[in-house]
Amino acid sequence: MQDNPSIQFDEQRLAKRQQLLEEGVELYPHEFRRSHTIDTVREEFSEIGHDPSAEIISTAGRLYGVRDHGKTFFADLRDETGRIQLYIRKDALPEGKFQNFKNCIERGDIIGVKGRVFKTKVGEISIFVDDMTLLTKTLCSLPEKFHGLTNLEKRYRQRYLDLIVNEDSRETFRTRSRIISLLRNYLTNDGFLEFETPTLQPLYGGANARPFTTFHNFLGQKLYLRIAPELYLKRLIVGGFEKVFEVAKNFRNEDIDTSHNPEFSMVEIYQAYADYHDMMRLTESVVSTVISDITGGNEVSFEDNTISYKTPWQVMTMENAVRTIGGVDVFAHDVDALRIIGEKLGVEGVLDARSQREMLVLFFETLVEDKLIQPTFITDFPVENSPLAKSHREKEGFVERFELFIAGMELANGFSELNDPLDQVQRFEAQEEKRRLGDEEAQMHDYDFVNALGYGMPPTGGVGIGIDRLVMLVTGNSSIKEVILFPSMRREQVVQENDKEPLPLDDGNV
RNA sequence: GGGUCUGUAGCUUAGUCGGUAGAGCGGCGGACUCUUAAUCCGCAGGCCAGGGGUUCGAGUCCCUUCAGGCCCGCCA
Repeated sequence: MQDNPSIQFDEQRLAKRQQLLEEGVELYPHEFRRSHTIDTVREEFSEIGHDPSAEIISTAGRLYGVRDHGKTFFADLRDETGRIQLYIRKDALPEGKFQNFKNCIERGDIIGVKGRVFKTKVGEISIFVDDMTLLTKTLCSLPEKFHGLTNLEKRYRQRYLDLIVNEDSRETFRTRSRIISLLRNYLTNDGFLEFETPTLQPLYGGANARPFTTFHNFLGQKLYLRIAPELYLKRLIVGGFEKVFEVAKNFRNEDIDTSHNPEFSMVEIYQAYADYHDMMRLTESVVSTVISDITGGNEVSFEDNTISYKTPWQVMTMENAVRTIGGVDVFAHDVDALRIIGEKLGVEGVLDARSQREMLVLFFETLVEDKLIQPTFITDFPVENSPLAKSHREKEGFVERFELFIAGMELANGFSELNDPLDQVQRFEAQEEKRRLGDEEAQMHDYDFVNALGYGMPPTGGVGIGIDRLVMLVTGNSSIKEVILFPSMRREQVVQENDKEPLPLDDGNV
């Protein structure tokens, strides 16, 4: 066991484990009944004085600080609900238990205690321990008590350890869990039904992205991990469900950085008889409700900015945003002139762009996106970039689409859903053409989906909201790795003790 | 993919011009019955991320591999 360099067990802890075993102590008992969690001890005994309570309580948790005073100890015990101090006296414990504790129980171990509650001289609510039980012997030693664990790589790879020692991190993930519950509650209270659609898909679609591929042995067929649930959720609208959503994990085979993880979470929402204006209102309402429920207000600081989520949020067409924020009136110039302007302003890709509408998107991405700090809906996108969105009812060459930007990040993307099957066929064909020209992110032609539209999908509005980014905004974390429990990391190579050569990495069977 | 910075004990880290790797916490031993980063005395713990080179001598300089952070590009 100790020859394996991947195992981080501490020799001294192993020795204590052995000593406990020899003394007949059960290292990993099966259960412990608590009369109180730590927060309920604090609530119930908030008025207790220096004399210990008559009531004997039992509670359990992990030991943190242990302060040795010879014949007494003070120790910090923590469970999910909080921290409380233990007061442990040699003369109060059953015969032998104190020595046992002193020799073999340490920081990081999980114990159960029985005792009476009192307040110490300096006024801290504590448990006067009458008996204690080892519940789990810990073999790995904890990071130090003061600086804790700060190494980012270790925090991400060993998240359990991060959660044990960093309260901030626990709080972030508690908030993440609450946000997802709030999203669900909001939508289900509003009459939406939650569904699960395939993660393994024979065709991928619903977004422009490179997929992960896998293989199903029985079907003898290549499958893709979904890049979006969109096309399946719209099939549900065709089938007659009118308000649907899915909290979906999506997979995109792309680079990793502070705002992208290869697997990420979105909530996608579709509503029959609604359009993109309705979905903007829904998005605004859902997100601002989450903000106020979590923070109790409507302002949250993020990086160097204070973001105000006070509704209504600003709405601008992309054309207008490029004109007023980027300073370029795209439709006042021809493509040649736009190339010159774009070059001068450092807009990437202008030499390849062939239309004003393509230029618009390029100018928007370079000149506007990262300036959209306060919540802003950008509307009316060129048709070429939006193969699943319905043509604009007034503007030729545009679709009824919006994206929500906050702190320069795209948080949501929605549109009036394209439901004209022939138009959809043409859009897919245009995507196919892009694929033939080498665009790996262009969408696949999904014939079953167009057949579904052939049976008739009512006018529908849809939106996807990025959950990870929402959590970043709410918790003030500027890295997506801080809000994903187990972010994607490159595998560490295991070095064999005897030859120091890295072991060959198994590629798996796919 | 490009640039840049980082990797020293379980954790947090110091290490100057290249000259025996130092501390705090944690651990172990000892003292201590109201402490809370408890305190006091003593001890152990390091192939300085891996490999190669320069040098009498490398944690330090050079090359390279691995992993990570940050910035840019692409995607949400």
